[in-house]
Formats: sequence, C-alpha cells, structure tokens
Amino acid sequence: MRTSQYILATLKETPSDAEIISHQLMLRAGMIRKLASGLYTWLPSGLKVLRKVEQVVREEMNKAGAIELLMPVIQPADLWEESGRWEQFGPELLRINDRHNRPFALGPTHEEVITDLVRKEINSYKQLPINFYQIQTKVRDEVRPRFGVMRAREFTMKDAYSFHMTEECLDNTYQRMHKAYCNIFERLGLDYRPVIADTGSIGGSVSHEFHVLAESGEDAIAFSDASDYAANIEKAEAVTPSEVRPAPSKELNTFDTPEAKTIEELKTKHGVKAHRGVKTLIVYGASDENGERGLVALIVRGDHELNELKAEKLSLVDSPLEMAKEEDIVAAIGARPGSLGPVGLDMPIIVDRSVDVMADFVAGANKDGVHYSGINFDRDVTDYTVEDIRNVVEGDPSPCGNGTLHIKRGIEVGHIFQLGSKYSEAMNAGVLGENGKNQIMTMGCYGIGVSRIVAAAIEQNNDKFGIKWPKTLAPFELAIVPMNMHKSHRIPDIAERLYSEFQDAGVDVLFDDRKERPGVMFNDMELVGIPYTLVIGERNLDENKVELKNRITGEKLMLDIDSAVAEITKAIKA
RNA sequence: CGGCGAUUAGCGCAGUUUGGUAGCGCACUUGGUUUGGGUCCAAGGGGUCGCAGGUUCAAAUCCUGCAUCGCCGACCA
Repeated sequence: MRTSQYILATLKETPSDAEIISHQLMLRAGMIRKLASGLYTWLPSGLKVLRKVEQVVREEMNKAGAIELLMPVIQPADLWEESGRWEQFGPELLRINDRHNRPFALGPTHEEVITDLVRKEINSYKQLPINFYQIQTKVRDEVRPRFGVMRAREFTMKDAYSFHMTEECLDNTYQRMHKAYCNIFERLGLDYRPVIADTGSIGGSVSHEFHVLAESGEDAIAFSDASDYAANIEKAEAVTPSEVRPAPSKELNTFDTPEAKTIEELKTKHGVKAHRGVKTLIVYGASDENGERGLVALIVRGDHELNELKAEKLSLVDSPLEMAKEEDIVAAIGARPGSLGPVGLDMPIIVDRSVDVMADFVAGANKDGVHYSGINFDRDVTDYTVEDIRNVVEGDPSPCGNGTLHIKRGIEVGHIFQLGSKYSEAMNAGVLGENGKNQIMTMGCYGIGVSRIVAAAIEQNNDKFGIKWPKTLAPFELAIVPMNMHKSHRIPDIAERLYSEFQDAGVDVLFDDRKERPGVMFNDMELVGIPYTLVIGERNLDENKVELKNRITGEKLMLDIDSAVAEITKAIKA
C-alpha cells in the first residue's frame, strides 16, 4: 500500500474528549473516528488490526472444535419473551419496532437465537456435543459509553455456544474453551489472567473472566501471592479471620457528633479510627407476598466497602440491590444517614464477618448527630445474622487457603460460562437420548470482546511516540520510508524496487511515498506503530546499504540492499 | 439516572466578564524556499458561533428552554 493512495489519517493533536491512552492513540493513529457517543467508524488501519484479532480468534476456535456460523443482529422479541429476558434485560437491550409495529431487539448476545436454532436442527444425542460460534456486531445501549471502543454501544464480539447431554461433557468443552482462550491471548502477546467470575445477567453457575492487566481497567481483580487463585473482586470471598471476638471492655455510651456524618469525619473530628467504627447501609429488603419491601441494615467495618453483588444474593435483600431513599430511612428510623447504627434498630440486621469479630465499636445512635461508642454484640445488639458482604482488600487472606490477596486492575476481554439448562429449559431445547426419551440439553457460552482487545492491546503496548504493536496485530508489517524521494532518481528507483519485491515476498508493506519531510514520516510510522521501518536515503546508498529500524527495541540495523528483502522477510515471518 | 463541565473552521483553542461586522495555531490549496526527526516566507479557501425562542437599534456575548458530547458518581451513611 502507498500512503498517497491510502488514508493514514494521523492527528498531531489529541482530541479533547479522549481520556485514556488507547482511545487517544486510536484516534491519533487514524484507527477510529467517533460517529456518536459509543459509536465508532473503523478506519482502514484500525480495521486491519481488528481483522487480525478476529483471525487469531477464529483459528483458535476452529482448532478447539467450534464451528463458525453467523446469526442476525435483529432478533424477534418473541424469543426474548420465551427466555424471560425481554423483561429482565432492562434498557441495555435496544428495542425497535418494524413497519408492522412488531417488536424486535438488537442483539446484545445470542443465547436465544442459537438455542432456537439448535432445538430445531439438533434432534439426537448422537449429534452432541456441538459448539457453534460467530464473530459479529453486538449492540448494547450502555448507560455510559466510555473510553472509545473499550465500552461502546456497538462492538465486535466472538460468541460461542455449546450444547451437551451431561454436566461432565459441558465441563469438558468448558476446559477446552478455557485453554483456547489462553492460547488466543498468548498469541496476541497480552499480559492477561483468567479469574473466577460472577455470571451476571447471562446466568449459569461456573464462570471465568479473562482480564488484560492495565491501570485503566474498569474491574478490580484479587490474586493470591502463593497460589494461582484469582477472582474478580466482586466474586472474591472475604475469609473470616481466625481471630475471635474480644470480650466487651467498655460500657455503651453516646457522644455528640453534630458535624460528623462520614467515617472520615468521625476519624478527623473525633479520633475514631476507621476500623473501630462501622458503616450502616440501609437497603430495601426482598418483597413479601403483597409486593411490599421493608428495609434491611447492612453493616460493614468503617474501612471496608459493601460488595453489592454479595449483598443482593442474600434472600433478605432485594435484587437488584437498591439503597433506601433518605425519606424512607427517616420514616423508619427517625434519623438520617450519617447517624445510623445497629443498636435498637428495628429491621433485619446483616453484619459482615469482619464486623462480627469487633468489640467496643462505634456506630451511629439512630438519632441525628449522635453516635454510640462501646457497642458489643449479644449485649447491645442481639438479633443479627453474619454474612460475607464486603469487598476483599489488599492483604486479606486468600480464600484458597494459601497466601495473601493483592488487587490489580483489569480489562475484561473474555468471559466463559457454564450456563446449565437456563435457556434450553425455558425454550424447551431437547434431543432424544439413548433411551429414546426427550432430554433438555445443557449449555455453555463463551465470549471474547474482539474490538475491546484492540484497545486493551494498545493500553499494554505504547510509548510517548505512539503504539508499539506486537507483530501479530500491527496494521502493516513493514514501512518503507524514502528520504527526500523527489530530489533524486536513485531513491525512488530503489524504493519502488524494494516495495515491489516485498509485495512479491508476501510482506504487508506500507510505502510512504508522500512528499513529506523525513521527520513527518518517522513520526507517523511510529505513531501508527509499524514494527519495522526501512529507511532509504542518500547517506547510505553509496555503500549500497539501507537502514532497518525496530519500533519495539529502537534498534537500527544496516543491511545490504541486495539481501535486505530476504533478510527482513525472514525476520517478519519468523 | 444524579452532579459538574463543554459546545466558535477538519483538529486544538481564544473571544463571552463589560453586546457593536468572527480570530489564533495546526491541517488544507497555490507559489517559492528547505531537505535524515513535525522547515521557513507569502497568498488563499473554509464558520447559519450546537438548536429554538426571547431581550435589544444591535447577540458568539445577556435571559429561557432543548439537544449533543465529556467527566465524576450511581454503597462509601
């Protein structure tokens, strides 16, 4: 490709609405352009990278025995009603009506469509297990799209769905997919981790996420330093410390705290250390038979955070979790948030495991501007239950029993689930078993955020000059940069000759034939992140040499013109 | 969904306080100059100042409403 016949579309200045480095570089390197919030056009260079990711994914899926197909983006509402997700999915499901006013959804995922296909096409246990996948555009009307293609409303996803007679068979395929995913992220040269995950709105039991480690990641991951335990923080169990609750040593006392509404203010204004106090969070309880929701108190240590996911899984708590409105709190308790506590509280009280082992602690007195000190369980608070409802923190013991937890940030690029029969049952997807009877199939599903991987790879591979693509992802394998080509005949002759020889050798080469100054070309090639740049200039031509620059190592090599094509091609294809 | 901020040429921004014919840099076009790391000089093209109302002799500027975009938050009691 010649730059003069291409659209490099590089930008000198960083567009002001790009926050993270991958978003800035994708815009500056001419990979994407925004159409509207969360909607992006892939420019030629960006598309080339996207296709390379797709190809790696496709090869590894095929190798793992999955079969490619392609399903529609537009899906009839009936299917979603059958699975129950038309109601359940919420506003993230973008709904449209056709000209006959029939309801449809733009597919955020394809469990319904594939289950419908399989129940019609697969009739016998002899055809199982089977695993279908597609690489396709997904639509999710995100609450807040951000970070460019990282969290977009329209994005490319690889989704696979497997069907089985037994749990064992599902587990088998699941492990195979787990391995295939590891292969994919390794081939893409990414620093990644598989972590134990929650199943979220997709449903099912066993689940792993694959995270690319990056500071800008939206998820927190907890790792053990002494085993391979790794979990999304929302799923990591906070293990009960071995310590036993000390005996009460203080009397229950009130003290005035008119200006202290937060743990931080209690600390600065009254010297209460965060881990000596507790936070009392009021949420709505599960609805009773009349559909009424009461209030429930959740209590975590002052220096801990409530884990919303753990909380909403408790039977007493409404799901999704919703914090009580201030007026409801005042009506029920007579005090406002900031002065709440468990003593004398007339509602179910759920305390975190780490609160259960506290003695003589501080909490609000359920009277505005007043706190208790010296609170002790079973003396001052008698009716409560103990649950794991907090996020793990750095230094917690690992739930696997080995080592200590550390927290890092990650970008979720893959997620695999053992779905069980959630969809197959709701949609009556069965086959005839060996015994001649109908049996509901068991399912697994496996997703990879293909477009997100492009951004995640940039987060991990950049410097102040731009993107440093790993060989497998670079939009071009080689750039030819002639110095002041229009000034001589030697330069263009050699550049043209090498360009065509590289093309014949099957190298994806970008020939920068613009009438630009050298600095402009160098900067563009570095910004775009092409792994090798071949510099052709008068300076070295008299010795019959050309210069090869490595974008990753910065290394410069002088090569004989006559052997350059063979040598470089060999290095690239290695 | 809540809070904050932004919206002026393709991009980055000034001008808005104090109303008076729309500016700068980059990019683009033309000519010249320069040539191994974002040359320099000159000339030029490009804007219903997000939209709709209002106030005024006069609105990018003041007022009202709306839209779009971004950030933060959506447990932190």
